Amino acid sequence: MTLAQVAELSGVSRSTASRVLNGDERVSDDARDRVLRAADSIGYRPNRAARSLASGRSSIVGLVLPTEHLTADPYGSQVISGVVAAANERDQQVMLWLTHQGPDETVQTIFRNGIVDGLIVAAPALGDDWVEELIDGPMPTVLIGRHPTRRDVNVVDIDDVGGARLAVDHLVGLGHRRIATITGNMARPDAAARYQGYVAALEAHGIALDERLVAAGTYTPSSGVAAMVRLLKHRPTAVFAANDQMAHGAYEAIEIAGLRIPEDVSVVGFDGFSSFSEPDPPLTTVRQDLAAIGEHVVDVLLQASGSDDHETLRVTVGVELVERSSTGPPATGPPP
Amino acid sequence: MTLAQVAELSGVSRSTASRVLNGDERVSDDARDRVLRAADSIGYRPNRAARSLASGRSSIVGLVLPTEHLTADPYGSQVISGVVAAANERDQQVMLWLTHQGPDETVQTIFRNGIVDGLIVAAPALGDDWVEELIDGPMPTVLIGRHPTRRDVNVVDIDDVGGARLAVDHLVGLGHRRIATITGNMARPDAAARYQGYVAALEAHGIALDERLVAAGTYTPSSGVAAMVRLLKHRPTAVFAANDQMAHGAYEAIEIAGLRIPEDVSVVGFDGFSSFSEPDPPLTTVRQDLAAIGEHVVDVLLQASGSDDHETLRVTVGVELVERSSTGPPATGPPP
DNA sequence: CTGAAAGCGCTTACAG
DNA sequence: CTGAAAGCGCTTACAG
Repeated sequence: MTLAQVAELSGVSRSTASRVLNGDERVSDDARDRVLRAADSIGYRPNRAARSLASGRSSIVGLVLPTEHLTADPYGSQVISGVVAAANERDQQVMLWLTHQGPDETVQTIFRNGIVDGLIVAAPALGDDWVEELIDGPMPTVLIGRHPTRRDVNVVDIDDVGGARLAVDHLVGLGHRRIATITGNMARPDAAARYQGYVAALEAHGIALDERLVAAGTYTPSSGVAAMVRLLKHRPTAVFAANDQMAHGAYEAIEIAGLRIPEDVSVVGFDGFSSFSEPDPPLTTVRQDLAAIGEHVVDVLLQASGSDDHETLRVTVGVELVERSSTGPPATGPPP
Repeated sequence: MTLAQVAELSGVSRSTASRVLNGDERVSDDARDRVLRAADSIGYRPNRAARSLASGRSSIVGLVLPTEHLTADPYGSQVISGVVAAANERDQQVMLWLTHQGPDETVQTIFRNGIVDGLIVAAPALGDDWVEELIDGPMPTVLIGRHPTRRDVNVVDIDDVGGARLAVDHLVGLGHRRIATITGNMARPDAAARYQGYVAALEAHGIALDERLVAAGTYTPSSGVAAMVRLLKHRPTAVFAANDQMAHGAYEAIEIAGLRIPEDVSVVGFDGFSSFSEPDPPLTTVRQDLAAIGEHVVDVLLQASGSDDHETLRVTVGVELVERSSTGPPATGPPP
């Protein structure tokens, strides 16, 4: 079942058959018709290896994901789903790598199997040297989420700062002034940016930053519990958690303290994708659209591997506030 | 950076260089040494497309997963992690497909891009016609989980029946007699098998099956809540949920009813992998080892695509009971 | 618009 | 143990 057979059956050369099958314009309608019909009749499926060898392109994109984002939080699932959907829509296949072997091994595996046209690397963090190796490797690379230090990399990220401001604006609009935050690990650029947005929003509203209302977590539910326990000592009326998982943890701490959501404490999260169980009450959160991110990241990669000018591409995807029932006015009302 | 360059640099033919790089025994130590050294010195990375075209094997395995298992429950994450880890250890790469485009489209995409040596298909359910198409397609296929009807397929599954029996045995051992169950969707073979194990275990202990203590769910947390609400009317002292997510739902229903776990109702789940938040109290459950499943499934696939006898392969992976704090003796003690 | 031809970078009988 | 040679199934300037 080769191109030669299709060509013979339709009475054209392999060149012409190849052109038809690749959507080349410079073919007569008649020839196109016959080739398509022939290919269809014998159920022709091109040999991708041969195509790849001859053309130098595989139509395969690599996706590299730190294993912990797949097994310890819901982020990886969403990234994978978004990237695979977008890639397939664009006639690209996805080869997946996780960092389970240890980062160095993984990088070697990826390089040794250099069949992909380009690489998508999700959630780079400070100290991830393997990310740098991939960036400086032989194939075009796009990151999902800003690199902590380097600016010469193709990136698709979300508006973390703006999202945090949305969250705080919402709380201030409800009358809150004592607004706490649970941050993520500051080695992650997104966590740092969300904190930065929190600080900026407070300042914009003329609310002084109170360091006792800032507690650091690590994006896990239990870190959210611990952080919230500490914060509650300083009587916030609302808390902005830098991700939904820590918000869920905060729920637990608030419940343990015998307080109610949102009557005693309002809670806002960040992320807005399913973690397989809906908290009670439903969480107000800042939603990032990982389907849109997947589309942009594939587009950027195709663009980067299609042209030879090495200009750095950057796309920032907007976020939106989803109001649900975990936020309301403070019990005491706004101060005068 | 081609094989020819490596050959020239080390003073052997391309044939010999190729043999060395592919681990062929029939090469002198001297030649091997020189080739390896040369390859290393120029950082040679073989062109996979060329290798694949010449050899007819790509060392790429396809993994096909219903999208809902990635976005709606934690199963897909675990499967992906297990398969990718096992594949990479065996020098195979993983190409991932989800059924998001609609099953038919996905099948076409997979067949059109026939570069993979074989296919791993996860969690087939009754009515998934696309699974049949893949099975009957041109490449070797292995399922994770039994096919509901066909027996002529390579399969790696777990001992669902035995696992359910472990769960019920454990409860009976604690003194329970009124043991309810929340089943999954019976169109799924694993759900049917877990129910079958429940029935068999009751019978083995001489406990009559009480249909009022059987409620159907769909593996989602909320279906677990609804099922448990119904079951509580009939005063079970323990419940076996066919997966952990429904067990978490059962927690909620039990809590709403003002009952305690395990004092009033013991709960056992099934699956034992993280759903990103630990329930309180920690759940006693039957653990399936998806890392082991990943290893077996890749091994079976390599075996199936390596030999030409079309004998059907089948592996069943054992499960284990993990005792935590959601189970204890019934408050009233065992009946006389 | 079309075809003959070269070439992509490997692997693998075959003969020695 | 080794090498010359054929061949894997495509794509793509090139010439017409």
